[in-house]
Amino acid sequence: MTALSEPLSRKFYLRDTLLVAGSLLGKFIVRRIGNKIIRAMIVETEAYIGDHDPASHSYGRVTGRNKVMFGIGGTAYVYFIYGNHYCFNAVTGREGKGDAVLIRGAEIVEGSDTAAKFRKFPDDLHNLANGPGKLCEALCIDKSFNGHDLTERSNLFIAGGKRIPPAVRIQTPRIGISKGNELHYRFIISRNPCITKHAYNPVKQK
DNA sequence: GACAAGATTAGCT
DNA sequence: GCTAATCTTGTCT
Repeated sequence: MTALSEPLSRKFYLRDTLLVAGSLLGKFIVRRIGNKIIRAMIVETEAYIGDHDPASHSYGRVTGRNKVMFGIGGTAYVYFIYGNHYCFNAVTGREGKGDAVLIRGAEIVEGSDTAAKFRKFPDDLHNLANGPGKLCEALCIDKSFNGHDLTERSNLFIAGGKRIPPAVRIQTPRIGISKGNELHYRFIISRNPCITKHAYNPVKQK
């Protein structure tokens, strides 16, 4: 295994949440299923800050669902939404903060045939994981990974990847939320074909 | 126990 | 652009 396949350290996740959200662009999600490996480069993330962000699940108080978000940085937070989809987050910051980064989209760089098999609908390479629900489907991530440690080499972790120059990192308002729209906590790699729709023209978004 | 809302997606108009 | 599908969670009674 090369250095690229080493999991990111705990220290990486303990930094400021917005910094982590931006730094995760270009990193690789490594998913091992049996003897198959899927690697996906993260191209789109969103930050959720517990203490002042009304859109965050951890806004307010600790409940059964959001308690994982209050764990230590480097933990996976997976939840089920709309009766159909899972969303995959990486918890950031220290224990008790309630911060996390939602992984919204990724580009499959290895094992795309395996990933395609997990998708309910056939799709081309660039549409396999361009959205939080689709990403979890393609990487076969479900609730069993809620609370999973992402800093250890296992069936699921995030590894170091390309360094993305600040010039192609764009910060925009988040998508699909009804509260906290004014916070520009969404990070994308400019002009990447695997980001969700409307992403090419962030200026036009409300 | 009942009810409404939700960090989505695909398909149809 | 609009809506159904579908179910977990939190809140209220």
